[in-house]
Amino acid sequence: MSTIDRKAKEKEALKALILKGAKKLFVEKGIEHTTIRNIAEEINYSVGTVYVYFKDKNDILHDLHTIGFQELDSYFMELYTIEDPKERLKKLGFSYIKFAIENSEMYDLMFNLKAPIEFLKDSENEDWDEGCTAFGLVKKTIEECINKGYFKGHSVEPLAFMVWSLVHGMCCLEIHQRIKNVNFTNPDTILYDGYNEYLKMIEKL
Amino acid sequence: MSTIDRKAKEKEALKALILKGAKKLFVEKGIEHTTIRNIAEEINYSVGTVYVYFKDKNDILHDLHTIGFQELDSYFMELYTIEDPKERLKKLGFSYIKFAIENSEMYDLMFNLKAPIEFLKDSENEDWDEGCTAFGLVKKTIEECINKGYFKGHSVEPLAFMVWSLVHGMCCLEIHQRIKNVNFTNPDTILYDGYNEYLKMIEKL
DNA sequence: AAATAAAATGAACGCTGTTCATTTTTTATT
DNA sequence: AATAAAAAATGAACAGCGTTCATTTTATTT
Repeated sequence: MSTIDRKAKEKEALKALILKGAKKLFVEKGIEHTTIRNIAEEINYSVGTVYVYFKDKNDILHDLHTIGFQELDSYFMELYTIEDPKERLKKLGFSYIKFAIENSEMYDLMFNLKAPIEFLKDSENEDWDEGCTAFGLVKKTIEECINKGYFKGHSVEPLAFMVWSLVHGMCCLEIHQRIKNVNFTNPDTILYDGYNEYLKMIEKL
Repeated sequence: MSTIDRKAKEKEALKALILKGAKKLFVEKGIEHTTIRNIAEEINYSVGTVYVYFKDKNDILHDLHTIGFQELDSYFMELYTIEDPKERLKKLGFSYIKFAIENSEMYDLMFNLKAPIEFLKDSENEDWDEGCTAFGLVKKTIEECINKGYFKGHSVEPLAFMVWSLVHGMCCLEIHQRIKNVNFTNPDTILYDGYNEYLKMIEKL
């Protein structure tokens, strides 16, 4: 059965190659300017081959969105060593924003674009597992905070949702270029300033 | 010169007709599924005519985004009668969210899509006037709050940015269907719950 | 009624995502 | 090693996209 095993591995390898090429082009010239033909050309395969390994463009985008969450996880790695949950929550916001700024195209795909969600609708498992896991981290951290006596009068989920929305909103305004086109006094530091407001807010809750 | 005047008015009327048709289709089937051909057909004109009145699709999208801000303004109307700035800030968040939920396609165009911003880059005036005005309202309200003694230790712009991001983030997660696909205990009320957290937060600042 | 100006048109261009009959390559069998 | 069967890769073709522009139609002026 070694042939079958090897075949399976080769299929996986080519699938990964397509995704790698797709991601390279996405980062280089944006998702909306990347075509299936571009991807095929990038890895020296024909258009048809791409469709042998992926159902459609949403399929590629969904797989890439999953890879994005793995990369986001790597940004979160350093958080796991932080004992104090409140401190961890603060740093979580920082890592989240850092990821969004350094990987804006991937971030948009993960949290804004319709493609990954539309792919879910067509598949068997309609749950957004990646989002659940990531949001679970926020919820767990806030839960620990509440258990430690912080955030009196707040519930876990609504507060977690608010915190998530807060950093997500800042990232969106930035990557969609709504900041630099509004007359901020300090447009270059507004993200940093906003994050500091986030820190102050956490202290006051 | 009455002919020239009439001609000018007719040009404006047809331009408005195109925008009206475009908006109808946008709301009906989404921006990404609306084509120039669709719009032309909707108002019984040819494709070429649309290009006589608009430079390109971004031009249409930019004009429509401006209309969106006018509609947002109508949601804000009731706020102007509220004396207390803190109360006004609370209601501002509510009206903002209400607009986003009831006009999700327009909201996306106004605050997320690249088209209106890209159109600005190609035009003479690169400023995002609509965004400046809307954000100015948030800044003014928060400034009044600070002048009244609220929000001690906070600066106007960073706080305004944080508040904007907070409500914007909630709206984005909702309209991009990132909420109902995450296992919230109460997905139907989470927006409402999140808004309540926003109210609590304002009280604590 | 003829000449001029303005407005509207739709075929055509180079793209896009997607399909599928055909060809090429690989594997299994004799 | 030659042949048959299976698997993988291909790229031409399709319908639809935004956009252009020479041509036709309509409106205005002379």
